[in-house]
Amino acid sequence: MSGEDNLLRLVEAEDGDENNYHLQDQVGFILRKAHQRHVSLFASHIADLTPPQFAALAKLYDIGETSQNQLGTLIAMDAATVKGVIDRLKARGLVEVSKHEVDKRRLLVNLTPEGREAIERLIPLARTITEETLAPLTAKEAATFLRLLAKLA
Amino acid sequence: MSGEDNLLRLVEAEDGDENNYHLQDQVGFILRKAHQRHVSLFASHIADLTPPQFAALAKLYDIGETSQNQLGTLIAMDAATVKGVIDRLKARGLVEVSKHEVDKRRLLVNLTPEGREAIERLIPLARTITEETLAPLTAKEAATFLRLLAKLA
DNA sequence: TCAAAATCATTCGTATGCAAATGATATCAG
DNA sequence: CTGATATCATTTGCATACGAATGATTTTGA
Repeated sequence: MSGEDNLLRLVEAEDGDENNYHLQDQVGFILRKAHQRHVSLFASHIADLTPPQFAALAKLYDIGETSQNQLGTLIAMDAATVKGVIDRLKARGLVEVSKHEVDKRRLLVNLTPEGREAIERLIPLARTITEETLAPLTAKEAATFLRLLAKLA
Repeated sequence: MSGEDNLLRLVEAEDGDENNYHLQDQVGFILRKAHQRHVSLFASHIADLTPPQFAALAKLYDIGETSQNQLGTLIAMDAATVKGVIDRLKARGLVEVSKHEVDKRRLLVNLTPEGREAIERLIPLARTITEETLAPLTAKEAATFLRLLAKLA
């Protein structure tokens, strides 16, 4: 073994691999992949709606009519994003919009009967998607994971 | 208390809240929010590069020259997405592309000296971003979380 | 060998996602 | 009361993200 080899080993030992950056170990990268997997599972069960569109319908089903901005806050979308989502749901007749009588800035959004029928039909599928997303974990692991994930979100 | 009230309570008790779908408890929704938070933290530390762009540079720094398609596989991007990312990195002089001598289908991608300088400068910031992303968790919780998250990704 | 299948890259279309700028309206403070 | 500030919605621009279609090239298999 040469002196150079000894020096190299010493340096590596001192560094303890700290100089080696592995993308696949970074929480951001894994988070992105886990999210991708979930979206893919979602699409395999609910082909005609995206997760954000589903989120909008589910929240409207939960709380009833609300303003576009407030809906965005509740489903974690900024104003520009939620507008696009609502526009597409409106074009498909799943939601309807109206002006707020008092505050003329606000745009009220609500489910149409078709939208209500759709979300009622889809919620059971969404439960399946949640199950499949968590399928690699045991029940106990899934509970732990959800608790910790919620802390990060 | 009326008979109607009793009936309502009975129904609710039987349902055990199972008919009530809460978006904010679904793993997909929380995953999306956690990812959003990470991207936001990333942007606050590294303003001139997106997480996918950083991933491309970090992987090229790790493994050296590779084909665009292979790079996409390694950083979990489909062919259409990785093309856009590489195009933008190329336009900024951080990567350079060349044709594979033998297999004329392949487009080889590699860091430029500027790209290498950039990723070496940014990796310490990325470590900080990872720390801040996991900051709401204790060290033990973070280890558990990463282990379970990896199972889902 | 040579036609079929697979791989690599590109392009198009659609859908988030967010920053920044803008306009309309509402609220607040002096 | 009114000017400053805040809120709501829209628009623009840029950057992922992915399905589907296409073309070029390579590999496979009968």
